[in-house]
Amino acid sequence: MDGLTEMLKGTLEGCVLEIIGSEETYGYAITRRLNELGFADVVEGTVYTILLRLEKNGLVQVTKRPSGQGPPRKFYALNDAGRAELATFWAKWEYITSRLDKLKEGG
Amino acid sequence: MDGLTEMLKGTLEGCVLEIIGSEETYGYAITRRLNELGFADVVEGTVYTILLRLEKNGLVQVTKRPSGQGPPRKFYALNDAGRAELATFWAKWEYITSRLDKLKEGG
DNA sequence: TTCGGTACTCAGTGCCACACAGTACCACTA
DNA sequence: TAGTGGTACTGTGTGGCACTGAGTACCGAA
Repeated sequence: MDGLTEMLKGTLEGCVLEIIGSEETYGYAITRRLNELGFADVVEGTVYTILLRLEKNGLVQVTKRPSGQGPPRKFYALNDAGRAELATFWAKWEYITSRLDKLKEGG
Repeated sequence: MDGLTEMLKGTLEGCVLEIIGSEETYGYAITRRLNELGFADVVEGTVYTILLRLEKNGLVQVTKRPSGQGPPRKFYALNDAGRAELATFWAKWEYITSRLDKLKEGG
């Protein structure tokens, strides 16, 4: 699926939050996970900018660990602010989807 | 609901396409319709920039008609390209929502 | 020793919603 | 007849976000 970029604005960050929330993980693995999920065109660069933003905004706790197969990995876990942000994200998502459903059905 | 801006990127244009597709209408009325639907914070300026973009991209047919209660209205109707774009929008929307559902349920 | 996979960084681009100020037409009213 | 408020469109500028692309670096296997 092409041309999703604009529609992913704000959403992709939520996806990353959700992935981190379900398991402490790192950028490269998050990218693979997103690709697996069907966000096939998402590349490392995109995910890393999101991760740096999350870190800057104080939503995650970061731990650096050696990798064994490459440079050290930066593992990300949600802190309280991150969990709150994730909840807000899903609330917004539900809000928007409900409006869109209504619109689609001629409401 | 606050802070929806980023998540509306790309989506709001689709909403406008859908509204125009269901009935030939004009900017001011589209804004009211969006407000009614729950997009409470969407203002005229936002809708007009979308309409100008749709026009520029050749997705709509525009007809100017006197109003009786203010300046003349610019009525918008979808042309073939617009209908195709609308179909594409809903396809993308469905694609993204299905991925998000999958993610949410731990898929 | 070169290649490919793993792993992160950073500067820059383009698009979109949105803010904000302006123009203009009309009806009502004091 | 000046003022107010609702209707209706235009245009410039801003900020945020996904994305690009080039760079750095580590490792194992061919």
